[in-house]
Amino acid sequence: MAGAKSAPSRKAPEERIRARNEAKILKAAVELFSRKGFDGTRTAEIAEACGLPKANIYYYFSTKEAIYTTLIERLLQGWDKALEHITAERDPREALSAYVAAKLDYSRRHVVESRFFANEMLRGGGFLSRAQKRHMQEITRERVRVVEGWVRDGKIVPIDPNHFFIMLWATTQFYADFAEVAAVTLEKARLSLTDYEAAQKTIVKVILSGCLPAS
Amino acid sequence: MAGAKSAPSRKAPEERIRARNEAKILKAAVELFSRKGFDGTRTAEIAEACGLPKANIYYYFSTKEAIYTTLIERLLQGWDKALEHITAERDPREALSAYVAAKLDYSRRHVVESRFFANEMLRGGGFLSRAQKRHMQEITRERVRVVEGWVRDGKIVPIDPNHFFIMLWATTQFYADFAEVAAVTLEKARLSLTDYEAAQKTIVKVILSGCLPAS
DNA sequence: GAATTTCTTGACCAAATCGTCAATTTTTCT
DNA sequence: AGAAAAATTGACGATTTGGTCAAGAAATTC
Repeated sequence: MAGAKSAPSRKAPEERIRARNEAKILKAAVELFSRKGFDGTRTAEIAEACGLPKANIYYYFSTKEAIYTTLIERLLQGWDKALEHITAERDPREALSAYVAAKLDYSRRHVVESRFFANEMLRGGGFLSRAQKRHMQEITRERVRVVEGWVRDGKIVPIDPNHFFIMLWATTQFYADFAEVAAVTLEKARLSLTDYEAAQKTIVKVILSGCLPAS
Repeated sequence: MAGAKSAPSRKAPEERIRARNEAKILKAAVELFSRKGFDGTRTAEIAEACGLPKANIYYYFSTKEAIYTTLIERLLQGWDKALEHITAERDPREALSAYVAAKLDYSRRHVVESRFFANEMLRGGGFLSRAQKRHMQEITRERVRVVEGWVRDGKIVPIDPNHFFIMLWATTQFYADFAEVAAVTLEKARLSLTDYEAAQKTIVKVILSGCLPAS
């Protein structure tokens, strides 16, 4: 009973409890923040939602704002994952299809995180640091260059790459941020996987015919 | 001095002060709600913003929620104005261009109202009455039928009209709701009229080539 | 197994928040 | 002008909120 499994279980002994509880807190917090925003969320609610006494939360995070900014920091990393599909080598048709698919998939499976960011953006991104804003800017600029390259090579129709990206971003993001509106539009109680697939098909079709040169 | 102008100036004497103050309050409130949401907005802030003592606000509105729902009621009327451009008689090319133009124009000139709604939607539309939801649904359904007609007549490519509308809505709405993100993307301090014009051009181009049959 | 560090938690506090009220002023009506 | 109605407002109160603290319980180290 002893010995055999002692090695893996003692992997990070000095930080195990801390890591587990911080994760609990952040998970409960992102859900509440995403629905009710920073001001609308009470620390007591977070406590109740993660099953820890409120005072314990303040042992791990000094303020409510600290929880919020920690979330921004962590989620910013996954924010631009889908953009990785947009590369210069790839054919626009493939790259754009893959991007839309990945973004919609993320929207479907990470509704909470998507909404958390939408909430922050609606408020003007006041909690974002200058460095974080610059980071977002650079990521975008990089991919804008890819699209510019496609235009130069005649692979897609001449188009403003910035507004083109906004179109893609806005459309795919919508399904996470405003799922209820989408559901009302589609006259359903909630969105199903089928709806996401139909969305993907429609978006890809319009976007591709919209930017590929006439064959 | 008397007589000549007495008729028009006494048009609604019993409601003049009330109307003026209610308007003041609602104007200040929509601005605050749009930025900070329902919970994030304090009634004292509204009071300060409209230059009325807080107690006076409670003379006109019984609760904070009453202010909020009054705003929803009033703004819902202008919500779907742009959709009027989508009619069966009109050519899709014209109708869609006009819609995008009108929607972007509204986004630019009514940032506050757009954001107010976005905020409400992000929260799942909990303050919307069932009747209001149904209203939105019916408005949409009407226009979806128009698009279905276009498809049937071969005027546009076969496409899911619901997701097509979501694409249009999401894209144009984005410029109001997430103006800061758009500004960061475009590497500007704030959006100018020129940016909106470029957006319109790009969106119309992609959407039209995306749904019109190959000529 | 004792010492030390980390973690837990109920009780508490000052500030803020929504909403009330009663006294007063202004406007309207006759 | 005088009465009645509508509007204004400072002061106040109950409750909620973010955050603190100190004392004790677990876990870790030596």
